Amino acid sequence: MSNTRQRQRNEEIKRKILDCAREIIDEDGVGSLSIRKITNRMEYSPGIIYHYFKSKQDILDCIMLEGYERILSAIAPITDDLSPDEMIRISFKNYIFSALTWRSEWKAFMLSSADTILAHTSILEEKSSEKRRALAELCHTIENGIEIGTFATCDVELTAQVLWSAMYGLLARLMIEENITQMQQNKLIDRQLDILIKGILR
Amino acid sequence: MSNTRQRQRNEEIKRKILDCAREIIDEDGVGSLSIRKITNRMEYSPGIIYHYFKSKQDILDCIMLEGYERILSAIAPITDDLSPDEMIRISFKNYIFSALTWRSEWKAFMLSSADTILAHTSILEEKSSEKRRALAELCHTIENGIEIGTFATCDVELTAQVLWSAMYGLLARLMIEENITQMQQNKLIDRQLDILIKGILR
DNA sequence: ATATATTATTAAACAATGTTCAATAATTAA
DNA sequence: TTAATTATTGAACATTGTTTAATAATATAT
Repeated sequence: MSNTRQRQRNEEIKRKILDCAREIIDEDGVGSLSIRKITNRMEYSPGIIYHYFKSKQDILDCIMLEGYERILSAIAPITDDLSPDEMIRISFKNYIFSALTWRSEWKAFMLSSADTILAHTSILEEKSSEKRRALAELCHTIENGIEIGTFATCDVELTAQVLWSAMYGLLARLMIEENITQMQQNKLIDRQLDILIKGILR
Repeated sequence: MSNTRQRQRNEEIKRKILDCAREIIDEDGVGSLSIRKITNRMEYSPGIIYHYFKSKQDILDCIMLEGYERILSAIAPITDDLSPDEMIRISFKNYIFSALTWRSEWKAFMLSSADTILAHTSILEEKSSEKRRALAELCHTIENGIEIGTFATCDVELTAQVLWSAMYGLLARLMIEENITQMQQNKLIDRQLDILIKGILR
């Protein structure tokens, strides 16, 4: 497999498989994704999948990771001249709204097997580079807030992880409850951020 | 089906099915639960399941609900002469430690289909009576805290839901990360409770 | 106590699933 | 052009959830 054109075509088909799989998940949910549905849509035969992916789970893993990276990359606020508390508020809002936009990816992500979730969502063993970046930025913001006297001194890493877990809980809820009004959503998000930020003030 | 002995035997077999299913989940994980594994263990034939349950999902639903009710029923603190903030702290700790004790049920609960999670875990549409009770008690505690001036005035229902979501996020994380030390666990729990409680103080 | 109606259980079959493998077509390297 | 890789297929396998018609067991009524 040294040819470059061959390699490129290989990547194209991998992409095609992932895209078809994502389409199916979008339309009928994660639970109804099957190898044959993917290959029918591509007009290939079922066995071909295993030339490009190790297993169905492997496909799900890729979709999840891609989706998660996309969500995390949307965290950074547009303006950067913000106070630490505003920074945290806006970053998490970006995170949540971005995640809600890619709801189907996120659901696949949540509802897959425990091992996969562990590999990707774990806050300690960060496989996702975007997540490492996002968490590092959160730590940095907290440190800033401590320095200028807005936040109380604390174990920064621990605090960042706590904030992350708490927002994860809210997000999981918003994700699952599909028919919740925009207003209710905003009330929950704002109240949760109010409490968390007040909780780390000096 | 008017005979009482018949009815009782019916219940026994339903129990047996649920218990076998739970054993299998305990041993090999939710993903490897199958109708045939259940019936082999009971020395019955596969079809029999459908005399007692509507579907495999129906069995999972029952297991989840039972497990969840058990967890929630462990929330109430033993002593009741506590300040509101201590009350909240201890209740949530009970919740978390109880959930960690029944880890397998909780995982089944978390990793099942979205619809089932919605039905059971949703904070708005509470199917679980234990959950309604638990949430009502949390609201009551918050109201108490407001009355005696410990907590700031707020939308009590909204605040209760926010606290619940935040702790859910932490729990999900502790659930998934199996090899985390007891000390790390406690640090996370305590810090999260510190932040949340400080966040609702007056 | 016997006959009838209800309920419990089975065995076999179905369609769908993930996965494997030997055979074949297509493409690249020599 | 030949030899070697790589891509693709088609058929098969073992499992899965579920259904159904037939049969065994039990309860009800006469």
